[in-house]
Amino acid sequence: MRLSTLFGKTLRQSPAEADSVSHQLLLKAGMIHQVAAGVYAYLPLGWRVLRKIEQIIREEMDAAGGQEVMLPVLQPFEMWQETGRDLAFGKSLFTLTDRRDRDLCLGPTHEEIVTALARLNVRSYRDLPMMPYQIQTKFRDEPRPRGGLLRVREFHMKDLYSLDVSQEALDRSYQKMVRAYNNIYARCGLPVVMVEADSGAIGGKDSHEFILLAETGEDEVIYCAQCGYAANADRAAFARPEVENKGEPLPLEEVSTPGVKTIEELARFLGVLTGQTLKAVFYAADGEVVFVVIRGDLEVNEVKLKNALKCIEVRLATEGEVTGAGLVAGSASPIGLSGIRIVADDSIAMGANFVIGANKPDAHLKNANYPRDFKVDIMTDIALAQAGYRCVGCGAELLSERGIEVGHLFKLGTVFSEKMGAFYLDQDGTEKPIVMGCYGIGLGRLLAAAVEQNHDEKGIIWPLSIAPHQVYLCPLSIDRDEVAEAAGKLYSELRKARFEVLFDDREESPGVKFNDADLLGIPIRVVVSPRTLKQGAAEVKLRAQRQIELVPLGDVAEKLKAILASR
RNA sequence: CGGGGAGUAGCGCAGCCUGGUUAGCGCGCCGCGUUCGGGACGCGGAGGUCGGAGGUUCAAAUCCUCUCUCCCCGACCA
Repeated sequence: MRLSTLFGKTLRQSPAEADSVSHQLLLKAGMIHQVAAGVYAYLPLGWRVLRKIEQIIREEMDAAGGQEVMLPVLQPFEMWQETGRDLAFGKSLFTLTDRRDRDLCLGPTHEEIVTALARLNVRSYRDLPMMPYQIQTKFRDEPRPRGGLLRVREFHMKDLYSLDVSQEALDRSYQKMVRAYNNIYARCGLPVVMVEADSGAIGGKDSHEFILLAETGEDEVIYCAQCGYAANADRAAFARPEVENKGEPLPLEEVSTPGVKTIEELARFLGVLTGQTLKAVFYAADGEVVFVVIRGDLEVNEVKLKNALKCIEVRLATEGEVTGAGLVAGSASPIGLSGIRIVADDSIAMGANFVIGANKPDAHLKNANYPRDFKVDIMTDIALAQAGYRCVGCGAELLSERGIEVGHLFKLGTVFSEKMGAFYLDQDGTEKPIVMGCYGIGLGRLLAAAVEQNHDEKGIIWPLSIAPHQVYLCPLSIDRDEVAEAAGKLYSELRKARFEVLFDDREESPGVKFNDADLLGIPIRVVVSPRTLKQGAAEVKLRAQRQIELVPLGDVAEKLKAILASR
C-alpha cells in the first residue's frame, strides 16, 4: 500500500471528543471515524486490523470444531417475545416496523435464531454436539456509548453457540472454548484474566469473562492473589467481616435518635460500629418497591439483588415511592412491616443485637435479632465485594483492578431450548432439551483494548499478529532519484516476498514521516535515505524498541523474514 | 433517564459576559521557491448558513425561548 494514496489521513491533533487512549490514537491515526454516538466507520488501516483479528478468531473457532454461519441482522420481534428477552433487553433493542406494520428488531445477539435453527436441524443425540458460530454486525442501543470503540451501538461480534446433549457435554464444549479463547488472546498479544461473571440479559448459569486489565476499563475485577479466585465485582463473593456484637439476644429496646438519618450518624450517635447496625435500602424492582436489609458496614450489590429478585430492572426507589409505600426513610425497619417484599443479605444473621430503625421518625431499636424479631422473603448474598475484604476460599485480602471485558462465556443450559421447543431424542428414546452455551467476543472492543494495552506517547504499537501492515517502508528525501529508485525496488521486492508493506512514498520531511510511522504503529520500520544508501543499506528498527540496525539492501528481505519468524 | 460539560473552517481553539465594519488565530489544505534524519521556512491563496428554529433589536456568533447533536460521571454490556 502506498501511503500517498491511502484513504484516510493522520491528524496532528486528536479530536477533542476523544477521551480514552485508544479512541484518541485510532482517530489521530485515521483508522476510524465517528459517524454518530457509538457508530463508527473503519478506514482502510483500521479495517485491516479488524480483519486480522477476525481471521485469528475464525481459525481458533474452526480449530475448536466451530462451523461458521451467516445469520440475519433483521429479526422478527415475535421471536424475542417468545423467549421474553424483548423485556430483558428493553430499550437496548433497536426496533423497527416494515411496510406491512410487522415489528422487527436489529439483532443484539442471536440465541433466538440459533435455537430456532437447532429446533429444525437437531433431531437426535447423534446430531450433537454442534457449534455454529458467526462473525457479524450486531446492534444494541446502549444507554451510553463511550470510550470510542470500547462501547458502541453497532459492533462486530463473534458469537459461537454450543449445542449439547447434557450438562457434562456442555462442560466439555465450554472448556474447548476456554482454550480457544486463551489461544485467541495469546495470538493477539493480549494478556487477559478469566474471571467469574454475571450472565446479565443473556441469561443462564455459569459464566466467565475474559478481562484485559486496564485503568480505563469499565469493569472491576475482585481477585485473590493467594488462591487465584477472580470475579467481576458484579458477582464477587467475599467473607463478611466479623463483628463484635455476638452473644445472647437481649430484649428489644427503643432509643430516641433525633435527626439521625444515615448509618454513619447512627453509629456515631450511639457509639457503636456500623457493623452493629442494620441498614434499610429501598429499591424499585420492575416498579415494585422492595425493602432491602443489609448489615450497616456493607453495601448492596444491585446485580446480585436483581438476580435474587429475578427481575429485569432494579434501581433505587424514589422518595415518592418510598413514602408512598408507607416507609420512614432514615428509620425504616423490617420489624412489624407487612405488605412489602423484604430481601436480606446473609450478613444480617452474622452478629446479634443490632441497632435497627423503629419505623417512626427519630427513633431506632436496639437488640434486633433475626429471625426472632422479623421475617424476610428472600435471604441471600446481595453484598458488594470490595478490595480489602477477605477471600472466602483462603482468607487472604482481596484486591481489585479495573479492566476491559473482551470476551464472555455463558452456560445457557436449557433456558432457550425449553422456551423455544428445541428438543432432541436421546439414546433412551426420551425427548430432552438441547443444552446450550454461548461465547462472544467483541472485535472492535478487542481492537481498542489492544491499543489501550500497546501504545506509548508517540502512538500505537501493534502486536505483529494484528498490525495492519508488517513493514513501514520509509524513504527519506524521496525526491532524490537514488532514493526513489532504491525504495521503489525494495518495495516491489518485499511485496514479491509477500510482506505486507506500507510504503511511505510521500514527499514529507523526515520528522513527519517518523512521527506518522510511530503513530500508525507498524511493527517494523525500514528507512532508506541518502545516508543509508551511501553504505548500500537500509535501516531496520522495531516499533517497540529503540535499537536501529543497518542492513545491506540485498539482505533486508532475509532480515525481515528472520524477525517475523522470531515472534 | 439523573448529574456535569461542549457545539464558531478538515483538526485544535479565541471572540460571547459588556450586541456595532469584510468573524479571528494555530495546524492542516492549494500554488511557487528554498529546505530535507524526529512534526522546516518564505511569499501568495482557498475554505465558515458561528448546530438548528423562533424571538428581541436599527443591528445578533454575542441577549431570550425552544430544539438537535456530541462528550464525561452513574444504571446496561462484547
